[in-house]
Amino acid sequence: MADFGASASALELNMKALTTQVKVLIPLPISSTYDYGVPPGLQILYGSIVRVPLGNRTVNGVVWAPSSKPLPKKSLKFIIEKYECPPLSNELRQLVRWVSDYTLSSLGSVLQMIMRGPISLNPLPLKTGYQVSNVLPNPLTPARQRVLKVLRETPLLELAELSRRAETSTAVIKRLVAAGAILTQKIPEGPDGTSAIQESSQIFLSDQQTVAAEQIKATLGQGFSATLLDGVTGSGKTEVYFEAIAQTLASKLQVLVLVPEIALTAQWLERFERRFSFRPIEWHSGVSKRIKQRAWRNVIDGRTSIVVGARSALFLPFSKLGLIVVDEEHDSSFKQTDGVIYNARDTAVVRASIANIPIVLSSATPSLETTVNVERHRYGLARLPARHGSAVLPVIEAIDMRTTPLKRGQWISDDLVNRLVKTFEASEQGLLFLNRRGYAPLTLCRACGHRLECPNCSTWLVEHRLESQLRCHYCGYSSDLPTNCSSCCAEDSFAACGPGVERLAEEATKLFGGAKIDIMASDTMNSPQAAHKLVERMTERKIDLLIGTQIVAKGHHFPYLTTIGVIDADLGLSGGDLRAAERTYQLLHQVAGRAGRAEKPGHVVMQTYMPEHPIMKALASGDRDNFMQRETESRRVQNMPPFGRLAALIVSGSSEVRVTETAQRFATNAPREKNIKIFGPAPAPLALLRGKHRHRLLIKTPRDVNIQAILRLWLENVRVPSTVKVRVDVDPYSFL
DNA sequence: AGCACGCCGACT
DNA sequence: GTCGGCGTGCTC
Repeated sequence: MADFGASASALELNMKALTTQVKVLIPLPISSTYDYGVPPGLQILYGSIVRVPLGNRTVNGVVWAPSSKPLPKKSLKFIIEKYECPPLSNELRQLVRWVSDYTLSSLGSVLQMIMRGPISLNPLPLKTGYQVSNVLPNPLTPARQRVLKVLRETPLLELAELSRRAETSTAVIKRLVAAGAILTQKIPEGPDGTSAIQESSQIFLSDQQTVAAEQIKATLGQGFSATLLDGVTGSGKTEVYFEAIAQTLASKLQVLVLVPEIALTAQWLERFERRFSFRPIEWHSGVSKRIKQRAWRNVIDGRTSIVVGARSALFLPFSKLGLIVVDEEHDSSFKQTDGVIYNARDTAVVRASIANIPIVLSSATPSLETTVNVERHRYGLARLPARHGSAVLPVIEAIDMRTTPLKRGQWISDDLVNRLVKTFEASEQGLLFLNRRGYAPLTLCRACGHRLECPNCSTWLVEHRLESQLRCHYCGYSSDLPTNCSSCCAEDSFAACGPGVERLAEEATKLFGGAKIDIMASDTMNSPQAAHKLVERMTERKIDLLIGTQIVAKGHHFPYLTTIGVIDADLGLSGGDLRAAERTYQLLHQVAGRAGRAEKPGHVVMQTYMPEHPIMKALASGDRDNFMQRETESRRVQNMPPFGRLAALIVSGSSEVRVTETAQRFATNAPREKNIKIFGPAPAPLALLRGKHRHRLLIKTPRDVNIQAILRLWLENVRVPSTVKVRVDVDPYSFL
């Protein structure tokens, strides 16, 4: 069962304080707690969730600490009620404190990540379960027979599950109830399917998978440890950590699996269900309110044994967490960029450490930070060097676009065209990778050179020809295509510059007339179902050529895909991003990993203007470790993370003058120690975003310096007008 | 995050 | 005169 309280000794020590007056933390952007009186007779524990008056309204809060100094009587208000809900665990409250300290956000806004949104503070309502009676329905139709058969095997099923298993509509079931052949009964929420797991004898692991699985299983129940599961694409990392999950579930502990994309959860769930015969709880922005409410409560009550979700799942109130898995740990979408700015992968390691449990980080292209942690022996390492079964790694070839220039309006080189033609002739599939949505990234007026820009952001509007719209990819602004230039009034003078996936599809259609071509981008398939359908059509070979953005790189398995063309391998390398090289390598490696996953060998063609770049060489030779070592060295000599510390101050507001003034004030009041470097202020990479002007300052310190302490002092000493917002991004990803 | 309070411009 | 815009500050 769930852990319903703090440790006994802590409880006794503060029993007195907890019966009279307590500090309550409220999930609002407030750093301090407020004191409230405890009504006589109310049993309060640390972490108890209570309703308290605040101003002229009531809000929920969490009992945080005993009260230290009594307030004057008249300002003290009393707790209104305590919810019938287990208290937030010690571990979770420690995590809130840690995240708040590390990210310099208020305690209350971190608590918000646990408490906001659809949660269930009162016990879940009873559900209706269905059961057979001794009355037989007349007529006994096949559908009715199926329902009764299912119910005899598994009594007390819920309506949805019963209709799913009996493959009939709910109307059939309701009529059976009306006829008295089925009885209904109110039943409490039960545990998920974990107890029914039968150890299947059909789990075939390769020798190296078995070794890796045993290594990870050995860390279970041994307190905190972090292990990198490093295996090439297709080596079967999931099956390996499934073994650790199986053992954790068997010891009645909860498991959290973090995945970077919600599009990946569906595929992950299928694999899980095949292995364990039940579905874990899903937690991400696409899950409905109702389901989230139930999920949250089932997690805190300890009825849910496993959750798979996006980064926000990290803040679910697990009561007996036994293992965390971070899949694709290198993925940059674990970095939260708005609200409380945190990295879910790093924070997951902290949660594991606080909970004193193991964590597994899985990737084919581990992040530099994780690699360094392995070198420092802070993380363990389990490796899967070979692909599973007979599949071999694809051949990767860089073609020098300087020696084979493209014609105007052409983006696919002749080499690549020839290779694709051969692929289609062999009834195999091709993939063109271009990390740019829409038709063209820039539209300009031929007459006056005017560029179509977003009115709210300093970005170009992207033409989406399929919807005949111009769109901003940062704020969601969209408009129809204008016919006249707003600057010089010339008519029909707009020219599309550069390719997006739509334009590439246009070119491919001209080149490969008979081929079936489809586009896969985040905007062409916005639901997990749409993604699923596209993957299915690909698997059934109803598509010859898939043209996609980075979304194709993630996790999908296409058995007949043998040729991949990377249209612009250099695309991710421009711009001042600390991790640009690392990230480009990871992305291209993942894209390449889509080819030749079954028995057919794959071939990857990278179109590049810098074939001598270490990334291209590393990809072509398959020498990841050497490349990562070079990257590590370059970070070390520059004292960049993880060898130094970095934080960004983002000053934003609608008034440009006030923003620049404030940013300047931060520069004048910057800490002046010799080992601390300040860069900026400078306009942020998107100087105007959603109508807000943004300036950035960057602070860099050695690794042994407490950067948070310095930031706190700095922030205290600069007056910020209320119209200007200052946000701190510790460990920022972009460097400009 | 809300909500009130207070200070300015615009209108029945 | 008062209605309402938003900038400012507080909530135990």
